[in-house]
Amino acid sequence: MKIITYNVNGLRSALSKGLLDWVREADPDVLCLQEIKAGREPLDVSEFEALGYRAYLHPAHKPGYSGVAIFSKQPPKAVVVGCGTECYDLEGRVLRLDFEDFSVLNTYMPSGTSGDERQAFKLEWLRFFREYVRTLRATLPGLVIGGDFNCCQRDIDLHNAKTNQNSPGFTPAERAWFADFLADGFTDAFRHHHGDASGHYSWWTFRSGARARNVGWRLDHLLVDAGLQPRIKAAGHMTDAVHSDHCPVFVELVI
Amino acid sequence: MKIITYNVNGLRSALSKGLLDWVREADPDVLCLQEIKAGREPLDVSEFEALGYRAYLHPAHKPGYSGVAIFSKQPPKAVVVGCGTECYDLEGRVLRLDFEDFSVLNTYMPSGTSGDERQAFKLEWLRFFREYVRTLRATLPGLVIGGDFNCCQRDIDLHNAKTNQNSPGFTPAERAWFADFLADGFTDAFRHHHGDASGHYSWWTFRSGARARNVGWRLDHLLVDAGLQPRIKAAGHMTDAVHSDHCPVFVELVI
DNA sequence: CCTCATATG
DNA sequence: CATAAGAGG
Repeated sequence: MKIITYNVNGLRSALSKGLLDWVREADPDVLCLQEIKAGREPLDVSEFEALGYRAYLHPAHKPGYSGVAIFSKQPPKAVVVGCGTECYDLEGRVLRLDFEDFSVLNTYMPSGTSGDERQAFKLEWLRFFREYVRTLRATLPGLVIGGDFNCCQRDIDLHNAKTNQNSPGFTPAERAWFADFLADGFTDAFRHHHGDASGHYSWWTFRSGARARNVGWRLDHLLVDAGLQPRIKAAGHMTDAVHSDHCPVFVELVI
Repeated sequence: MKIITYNVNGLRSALSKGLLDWVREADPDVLCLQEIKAGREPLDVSEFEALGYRAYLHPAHKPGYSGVAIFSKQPPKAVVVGCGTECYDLEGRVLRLDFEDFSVLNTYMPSGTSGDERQAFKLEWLRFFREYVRTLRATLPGLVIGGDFNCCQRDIDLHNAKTNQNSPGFTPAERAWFADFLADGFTDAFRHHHGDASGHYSWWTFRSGARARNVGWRLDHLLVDAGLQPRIKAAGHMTDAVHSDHCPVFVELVI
C-alpha cells in the first residue's frame, strides 16, 4: 500500500510538466494532492481514470486557490469532503477516504506567510484540526494523515533553523503544536524510517535556485496512527519529481 | 525622414522578442509606439538612447494599460504630452513632437471591442479628436498623425468586410468619421502609395493563426497633412517584424 | 520565483 | 490568443 502526498502548486501546471507520466511510474495506491488550484471549469480527471484511479476532489470556493484531491486505485467505502467547518471547507483543505482497514485524510494546512491575519488563522486551524482528528480517531482506528502541513517541528527539518525561529511554519507555537499532535498518537513516517537524518526537505522556494542548493523545509508529512507503526515498510522523499516547488513524500504500509 | 508607427502590445514583451535589433535595422528617424503597457516602475529606455534616440513617454495612469511613446533621433523643438482632456490623458493616448518644419502626433485610439460603453467612449473620442486636430492645424502646418486608429475605412482595409459591417472599427459611424477626417485635409500615406491594393493589413488577431492566413485589418495609419503629400517618397507595412499582433507601418517623407 | 484569475485588447 | 497587474504562495 503506497501512499503519496504531493503539493502540486497548480494541478494543471503540474500536468503540463509531465505529472501523469510520473504517476504512472510511481504507481501509488493512494495519491493525495494539495494546491490543485482548480479554476471555474471542472478539472479534467479522465487521464487519471485511464491509469486506473478514481478521483475525489475538494476544490476551494475561490477559483485558482488552494484545494485538495485524492486519487485512489481501490474504491473507498466512504468519502468525506471537508471537515464540516465552513471557514476551512471554503478553502478546500480536507478530504478523506475510508477503506476497510484504514483511512487516508488529505490536508492542505494554511500558510501563514502572507501576513499576521493568515498566521492567526493558521494557528486557529491547528487547534481546530488537532481536536477534529482526536474525534475522528475514536471511530477510525487506522488513520493516515497526508498533506502539506506548512509546519515543521525540529531544527533538522529545515535548512536554516537559527534564522527561522519565528518564521511562519517554525514558530514556537507551531513546533509545540507538532510535538503535541504526534504525542496524541501519530508516527511521522519519514522520521520513523530515517531517524534524525538532516537535509531532507519537501519544499524549496522558487527564488534564487534554492532547490539546486537544497535550501528547503520539510513541510509535507505522512503521519500514521501509532497502531500502524509496525506496518511502515518504507518512507521518503521523491526528489526526482519536479512539477512543483514541493516534492512528493511517500510511505509504504503493509496492509 | 522615415517615420514608423507600431502598436507593440506591451513594450517589455516586444523588447523580449528582439524589438531593439529590429529598430537598429529599420533605422527610423521617428518611432511612434502604442500600447507600451508601462508598469508601476518607469520603463528603461537606455537601450533606445544607446541607439541614438531621445525617448518621450506618455504612459496611462493605470499600470500595464495603453500608453504611447515616441523615440526620435532629432531633438524636437517642443514636446506636447496628452491632449488636455483628462479622460483621454489618463489613458495615455496622445503624444506630439514638434520639429522645425513638421510635427508628429502619435495616438492610440480607444478600442471598442470590449463592450458598448467603450464603443461609445471611442465615438466620443473620435469626435473630440477631429476637432482637436482641426485646432492644431491652424498653427501646425506640417502635421503627421501616426498611430493605431482602431478603425479602418474601406472594404479593402480588412479581410472580411461583409461580415464586419457593424464590428467595432468598421461601423458605419467609424467609416464615415474616417472619410470626414481625411476630407479635412489629410492623406493616408499607405493608400497614396498603394492605390486600391487589398490584402495589406497591420493587425491580425492572435487567435487561430490569423496572421499566417493574413486574416487581418488595416488599423494603423500614417496620415500626413495634404500639403505634405508631394513629399511622400514611400509608404508601407513592415510585415517581417513580429513582436506584436500589429505590424509596423512606415512612411518616408522628403523633408 | 512561481501559478492562477482578471482586465483588456 | 496575448500582455500585464495583482493575489497568494
